Amino acid sequence: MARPSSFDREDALANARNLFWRKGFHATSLKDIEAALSLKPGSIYAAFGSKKALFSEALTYYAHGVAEEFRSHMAQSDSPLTGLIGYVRCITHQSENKMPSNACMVFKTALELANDDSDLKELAAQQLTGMANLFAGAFEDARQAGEIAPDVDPHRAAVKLQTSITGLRGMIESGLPPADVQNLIDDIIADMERLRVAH
Amino acid sequence: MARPSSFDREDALANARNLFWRKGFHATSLKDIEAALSLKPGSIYAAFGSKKALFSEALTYYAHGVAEEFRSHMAQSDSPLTGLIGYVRCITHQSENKMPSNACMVFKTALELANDDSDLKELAAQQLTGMANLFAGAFEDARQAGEIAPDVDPHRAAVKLQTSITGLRGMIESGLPPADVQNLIDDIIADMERLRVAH
DNA sequence: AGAATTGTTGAGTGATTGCTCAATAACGAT
DNA sequence: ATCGTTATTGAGCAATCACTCAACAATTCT
Repeated sequence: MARPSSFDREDALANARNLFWRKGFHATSLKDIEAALSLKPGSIYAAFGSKKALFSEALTYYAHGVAEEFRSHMAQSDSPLTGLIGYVRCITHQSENKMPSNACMVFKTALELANDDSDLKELAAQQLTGMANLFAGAFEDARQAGEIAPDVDPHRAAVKLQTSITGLRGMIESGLPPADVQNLIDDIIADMERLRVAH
Repeated sequence: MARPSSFDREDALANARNLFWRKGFHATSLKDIEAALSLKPGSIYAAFGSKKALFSEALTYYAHGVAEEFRSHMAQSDSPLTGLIGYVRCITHQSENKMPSNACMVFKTALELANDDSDLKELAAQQLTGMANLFAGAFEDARQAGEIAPDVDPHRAAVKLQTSITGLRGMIESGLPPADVQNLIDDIIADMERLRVAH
């Protein structure tokens, strides 16, 4: 055979994701990437093809991570709606930990690249839809379980939740004071509690 | 005296605002700016100082425009809460017209430059606060007028509305289908109607 | 008309951009 | 140990980046 790779591709991808997540696509240079991945340009291009292709893989890696985290969170929740509400409540804890950014990387990408002709914006839009579908599934489960009123449209509730979360996380990233953040979370949760069927 | 400027500074600023609003800071090159303003680099630097300084002026120009539009909208409304609700409803019409972007330029900037050490991110945060204060004033007016319950916190309601609007406009920019957009707007308005004092 | 002052021009600055490639190194197979 | 294959290296590419400045043009004042 031949010489094997000396670096772990997934580690490199995680580092690229964190870098792009923090700085965005245009503000990240290849020098930045070389430093973050501890790789020379040749190796980067051999492994990923181009800056755009690397970003594309990093964004997909991010989206898969978020989806996996969401599924794991829901799996250990007592019920679908309780799980969804707990997921919103967790956003504060995430913003305390040192994440590359408080904002959602997919949402940041969609906004930054909305006017580029690159296909990255379509990838972002598609992954935004994927995440909404995950939420919609959970709302559908909540409805099947009789946790929320049967006339609640799961897709509609999902899009609203997604908009609330991306908006909230964007505001946190923009420097919204913690007290306002907490009020916002409480308001979002109150909106979700309102879906509950009377008991 | 001396030779007067041959271009209108405010026109140039409006063009710069539209360009930056559409493409963001990093993706906009000076060639783009020269083309959009029909100005040579020397004139641009004589008039504005630097790319960052021009962006700063363009962002402030944007924020003033939005504030002015909001005040004008509120002035011709029957009541504060009705005005606020009408403002939300207008977002759809704005997205039909050909704006540089459906997203809020201040919000886009806050997200794009959150990790730069430039002072542009502080300007964006500050203008985000300014807009929230405008909303808060309107909610305060609604409370004084007895339109909403006296225990409603105007600042809290303002931050929530701002988050809803920036989130909604970001989702529109990300390609959210019009039917979902309409549902989102109806949901935001329903949340606001809930503040109304029972009658 | 001439002097003084300021705006406009655009070629050109050094630095940085995303990216390439010939040389070299490191492995598995024989 | 040698060969074949593939990974790594890093100097360096053309293009573009934000920006400058000396020459020129246009205006007001005297």
